[in-house]
Amino acid sequence: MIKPATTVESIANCCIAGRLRLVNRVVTNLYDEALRPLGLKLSQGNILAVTAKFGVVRPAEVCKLLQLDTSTLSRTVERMVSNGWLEILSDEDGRLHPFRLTDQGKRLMEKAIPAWEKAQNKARTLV
Amino acid sequence: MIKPATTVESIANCCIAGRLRLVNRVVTNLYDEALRPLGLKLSQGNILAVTAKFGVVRPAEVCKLLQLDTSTLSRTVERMVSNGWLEILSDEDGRLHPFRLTDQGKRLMEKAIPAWEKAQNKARTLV
DNA sequence: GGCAGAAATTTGCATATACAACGAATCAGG
DNA sequence: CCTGATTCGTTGTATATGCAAATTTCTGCC
Repeated sequence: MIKPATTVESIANCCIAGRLRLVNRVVTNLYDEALRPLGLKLSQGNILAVTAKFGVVRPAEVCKLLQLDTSTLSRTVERMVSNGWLEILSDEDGRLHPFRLTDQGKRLMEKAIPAWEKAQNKARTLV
Repeated sequence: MIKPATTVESIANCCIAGRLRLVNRVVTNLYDEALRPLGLKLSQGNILAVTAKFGVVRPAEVCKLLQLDTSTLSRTVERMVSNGWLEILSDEDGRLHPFRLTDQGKRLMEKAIPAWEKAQNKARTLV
């Protein structure tokens, strides 16, 4: 059994992560473009959608779901609160900072649906 | 023909870009972990490999190949030059800033191969 | 009650990413 | 030669991402 040598070429051409990142850039840009008129980026849109789905969520829960580092989520939520889309709730357990959509956040979610559909259809033709 | 309503749930669950980004985070972290002992991150490793493959490359060429914004590449190359892995060449056409691996960059590329293989094999079990 | 350890989140820091605007160099017509 | 358009790259600004360390709050044990 001949083991194929790992060459620089094979890394340049066959790296799973490299390809994934490339496709990720292309597809993310597609959605970001569609969402731009709403002032929303895909990364925040995903958090918006997950929050809308569950109603009230805890950071750790969202991080688990989206496989996001907690520090990343922390700062994105901060921005979304600044934008008036999310609001932090208080909890018996003082360690927890659950949050949910504001009314403005809900309206944004609704407005985002057609843009998302357009991007999703474009993405289907690529992926 | 019944058109399924686009709901918040479907966005949370079926967004191609959302899934892609999630997988991208997981897989990128896998490679970054494997490359960490070398002080190399996957994003820079991809540029290293492409440069190694072609010998001498122009920024615009690499951006086209990797679907990267030129401003992103510009700053990453800057860091890699600081690290002693890349060197900028001069060109007749003064607009061009082609670059290539330094000797240190070549040695890094060789050292990265086993780490990359390990990550690639792990990724295969996931993807 | 008080203290060690665990859990949830935030902060400090560095890199990755893209858009918009800018600057530099070349090229195409005249 | 000029000059306007084009091409190439860098800079300004903002968000995304993750690791490591700090912070806050809770839990369990004595």
